[in-house]
Amino acid sequence: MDFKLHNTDDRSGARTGEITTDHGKIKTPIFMPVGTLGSVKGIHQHELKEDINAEIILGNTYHLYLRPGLDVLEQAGGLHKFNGWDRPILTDSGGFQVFSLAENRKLTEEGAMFRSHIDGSKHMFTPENVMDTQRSIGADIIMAFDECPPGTSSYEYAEKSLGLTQRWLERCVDRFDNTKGKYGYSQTLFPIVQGCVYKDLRIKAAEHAASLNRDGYAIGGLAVGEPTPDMYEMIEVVNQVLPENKPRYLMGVGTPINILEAISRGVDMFDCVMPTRNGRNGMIFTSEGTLNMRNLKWAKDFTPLDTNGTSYVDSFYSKAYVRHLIRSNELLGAQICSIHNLAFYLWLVREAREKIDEGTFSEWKKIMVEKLGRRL
RNA sequence: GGGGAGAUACCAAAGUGGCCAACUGGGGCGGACUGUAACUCCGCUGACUUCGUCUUCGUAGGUUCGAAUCCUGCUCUCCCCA
Repeated sequence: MDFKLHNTDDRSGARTGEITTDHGKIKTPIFMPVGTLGSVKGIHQHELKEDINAEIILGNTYHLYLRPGLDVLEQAGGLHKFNGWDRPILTDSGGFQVFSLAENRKLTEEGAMFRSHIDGSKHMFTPENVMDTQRSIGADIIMAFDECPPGTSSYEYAEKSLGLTQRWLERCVDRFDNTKGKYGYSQTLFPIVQGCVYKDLRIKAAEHAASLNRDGYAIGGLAVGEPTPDMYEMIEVVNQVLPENKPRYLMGVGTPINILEAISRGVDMFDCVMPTRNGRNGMIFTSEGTLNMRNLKWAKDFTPLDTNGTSYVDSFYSKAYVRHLIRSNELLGAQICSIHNLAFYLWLVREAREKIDEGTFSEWKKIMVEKLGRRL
């Protein structure tokens, strides 16, 4: 994997760049749709390419390991072949499941023992076997196995947790560097910087990660219950330490506003379930603010879903029709809103790139943040 | 014509003397959702001058300290037999 930094904004930390992988290039800043189980929920691969313009999507190690399982993925020739997505893929390691499925796992120095949420069977995830699993899945960018502690963790716990994450990271690097990709193209490993909302822990974590000299770095453990200003501060702190010439990936974030704020603090990559999950639940994001498509006020609004939207669903379907679909629990409603939201997120980062290159990012961001916060 | 069952809030459906302004679904309205156990979850849903008051359980009376619940008349609905 290669990263070229293009332009940096004078008045903020925002920058544009380009990542090159064996499955193609990615312009940064970028938003990556989440496809946990090898599918971006409700979205065809051709829609991801043609309507949404996704350049890279995510998969999840924990979920893909449980279903369909590594034997299937290996026989398929890796996830790209299995799901027909020939552009880059990034897999999360299962570290987030350490957080989200906390009730179903036990942490030890060795790793995390998960009780499957599907059938209750036990599965030990270690830094080593998570690397192996991600080799089998075959993502272009794979993530270190970490503990994602809650945003409300005490300093004491955060420090202890970070220690574990750092030891795991070294084991991940070790294993990764001593194994090879299974399908003939190269993979790269991103460390994840933890440390909750504690500045000194974040700095320590970022320095440690940077010392491992990888192709890119992730900031994890944010948007998990801590106040938003704390999140922004941690991003700043970490990005002051991480090398400038490597991409920075803010994991799991976020709202359109979060993304602009993070871009202005030097983040290059994002992923979040929000556009798809909220879309399925009838909420859409637009450049003028958010809309709850269930609301009565759209019942007889036959204007296009989003006149400023860039995808075909925006001009083809009316608000009234989408409201009807969502309220009637029609699958098409969830699909339309998901396509719209993803297309909007990709538009947002595309626009941000343009503004950064033009040198007008800061002014544009200010106006956008105000508009994005509105509720229509 | 004979026999039987039943009428509860927008719908369905509990409740069969006080803990009932009335369980539970659905529907309606609103909200939440941030490396996806999520087409999910959470509120509200008789009225009002809302830590209280008023009017409700087909309808008109009655019994009782007290009735959606018991009794009588009426109206309507459904089922079975002819």
